[in-house]
Amino acid sequence: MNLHEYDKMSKESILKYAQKFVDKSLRDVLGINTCEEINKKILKYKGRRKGFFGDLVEEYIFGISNNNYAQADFKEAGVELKTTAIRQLKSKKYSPKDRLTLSMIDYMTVINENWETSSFLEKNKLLLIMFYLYEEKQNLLEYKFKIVELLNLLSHISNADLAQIQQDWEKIVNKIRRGEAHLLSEGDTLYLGAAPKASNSKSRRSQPNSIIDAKPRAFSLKTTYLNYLIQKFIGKEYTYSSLLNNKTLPLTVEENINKRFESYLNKTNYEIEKELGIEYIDRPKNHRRLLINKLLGATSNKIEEFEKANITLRVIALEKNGRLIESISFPIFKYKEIVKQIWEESDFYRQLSEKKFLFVVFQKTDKDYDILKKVQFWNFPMKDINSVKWVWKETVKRIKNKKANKLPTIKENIISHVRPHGRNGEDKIDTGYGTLEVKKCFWLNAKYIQKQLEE
DNA sequence: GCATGATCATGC
DNA sequence: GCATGATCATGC
Repeated sequence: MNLHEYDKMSKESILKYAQKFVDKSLRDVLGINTCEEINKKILKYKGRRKGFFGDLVEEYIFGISNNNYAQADFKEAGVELKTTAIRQLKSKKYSPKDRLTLSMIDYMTVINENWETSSFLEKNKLLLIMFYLYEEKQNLLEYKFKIVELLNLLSHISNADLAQIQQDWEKIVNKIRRGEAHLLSEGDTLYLGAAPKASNSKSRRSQPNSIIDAKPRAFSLKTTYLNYLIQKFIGKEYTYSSLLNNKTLPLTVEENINKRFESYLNKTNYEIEKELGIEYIDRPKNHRRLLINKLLGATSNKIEEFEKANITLRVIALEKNGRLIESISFPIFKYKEIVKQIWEESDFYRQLSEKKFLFVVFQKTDKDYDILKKVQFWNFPMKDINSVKWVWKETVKRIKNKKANKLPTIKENIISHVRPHGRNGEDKIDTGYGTLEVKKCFWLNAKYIQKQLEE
């Protein structure tokens, strides 16, 4: 392998060169002495430096020194280099380990930009992405590159995706303009997110129009959107139903949804079923969900745009008196694993900060029909995060104190609680201290969700 | 009416 | 076989 032999003026040459490293690791291509030199650096940083692998690739594979300023890595060709980790699932499918971090958000200057001439587009419109297979506790030198592709944000993705990314960018920038950079959350947006990017959880930056300092953040492609790109790169396009099956509807997701529901709101489920051509002899239990699927033009519970944007659709049936009585569950946690996590990197924190919900609200009546009341996107507001942090920390503390049977109840916190969620009372897992306990998960309290729906 | 624990239906 | 979404059962 001849290193550094490419034309840095030409994106084709850069790509062709980079693709030679597919199925190879740094150790495969660098000499013994160089590997020794890198090993010394690894020891020095003890794995504490994020982005270290990317720096190594820039330096040793491409022979460019790493830079922090807002200019592309391959300046002349306008190409930005990204190295990012993928995992291989049991099903052999590749999936991204993380979001793909793009450029840092400069809160002070971004508010004066517009999309077409934004520094975001300037820096990220052409990305050379090198996906490598990550395995825990493996030496960086052994990571093997698996997929190497050039991604042109302006021409390689669909018009709808680009329109959505533009809308996401504008949503983020508008929030900063309002002096709310400290309230940014990845759940605010769909494909492009404002991801936290700090050397430590304490670091803060000043923002315009507010005296409150905000976490440093970078524009990033969400994990779920990156997953879609990966499948596309390896030739496996998503086959789920798309919201764009009807060409007269808007390109961006929220507008598309609002438009679809417009004419059905305040109608009964029977009326809507009739309009959509649904007829039952025996009404199935999930009839509300089936109605919504049909309304969205979906043939299963999965919808392309929702998968890409990490949106979960929840059908809510309010009681006759308007009360919401059921809380909302999150995935089961494993006692042995949650005690090893830290809050900012915990599953629950990630779910709250990255996920978006689409609530479709029905109201039950005295009769045997429901009324479709409203459709609302919702993501967890970051101003409430400290309350949930308490619940999470308390949960971890109690498990560590061998009290997995006494986790925070709904009375202990107004936003969240812990409750069983197994198949039945016998569906138990290891507590990590020699006993078994029924599977449990975090829930968002029904009352809290109801308040959110009313706001 | 609500807290709490439990379980069902469905589909991946 | 299991996670997920949705709902039920019981008792205070």
